Amino acid sequence: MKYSKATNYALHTMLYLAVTSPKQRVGVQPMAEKLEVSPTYLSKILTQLVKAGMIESSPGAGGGYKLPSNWEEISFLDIIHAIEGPVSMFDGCLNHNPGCLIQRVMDDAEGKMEEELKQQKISDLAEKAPSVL
Amino acid sequence: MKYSKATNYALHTMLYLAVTSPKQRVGVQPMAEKLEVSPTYLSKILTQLVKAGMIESSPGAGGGYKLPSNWEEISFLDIIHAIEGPVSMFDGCLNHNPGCLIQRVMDDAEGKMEEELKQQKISDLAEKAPSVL
DNA sequence: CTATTAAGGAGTTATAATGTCTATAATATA
DNA sequence: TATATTATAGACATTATAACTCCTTAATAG
Repeated sequence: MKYSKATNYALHTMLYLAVTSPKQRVGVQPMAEKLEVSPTYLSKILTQLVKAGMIESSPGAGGGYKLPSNWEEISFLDIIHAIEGPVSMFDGCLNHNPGCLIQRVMDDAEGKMEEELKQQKISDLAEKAPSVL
Repeated sequence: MKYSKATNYALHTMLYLAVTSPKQRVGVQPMAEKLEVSPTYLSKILTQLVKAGMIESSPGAGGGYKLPSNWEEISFLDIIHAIEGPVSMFDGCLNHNPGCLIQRVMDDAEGKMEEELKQQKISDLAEKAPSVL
């Protein structure tokens, strides 16, 4: 019951981009250095973010990653879903019981958390603490 | 980012005890059958619940498990913590930064979920649907 | 004393997360 | 056009954790 490191890296990368260069492109290396991860591994995570529309990429010399035009709307929940997938944290319906009350309680609780994560935008954080990653 | 099966079994066991026998003792076998788990594995989980004070046990013939006197106060959160431990879902403080804003957001969101899970008591569920497990 | 039941330890298996290596594709610049 | 640079992709290796089994020990009722 823990969020993966990949999610952690994804969130930090998004904040990095929001702080340092909302418009300019950045390659993997500087970010991997900052986060102390191998560039190849971070690359995998960034590709996932691209596919989910969280960032945009361009190959070749002078290429790299940048935030999309709607970046100020991107929430924590968006990023987390991009990495962890949209699945429920709890699939506990034993006995093949579709109306499982335990499942309902767990889903409700997860909903509360997601509500909060949806309201928290990366852009807010970037404003609040430009220097802190 | 998923709750373990162990947590799933623990919740169902607690509900089982709350529904079928708030006072009478029950052995592992009937519960393991109902949940379609091996008795030995369920036994491990039950031992964890005993140590956390969620249930009481007595060995020997006629022994088994039963709910404690304060069972109506036991919440989902109590049970989950008994199995998953009390640790945070997110430890994302890279760069050894103690004031990490991402960590704060994640902790806040987790707090919302825990708030909900703390309010949900097993006893409520037992009343609502005595027959459904 | 014996049957019954929980507790504990050590180990195995399965699955997922984490990370690496290599090759390929696309782009800018000289 | 040629070359350097950068992202993408697939296969693979490693590690960590969950899930589960087996065997032994301890406690209790009858």
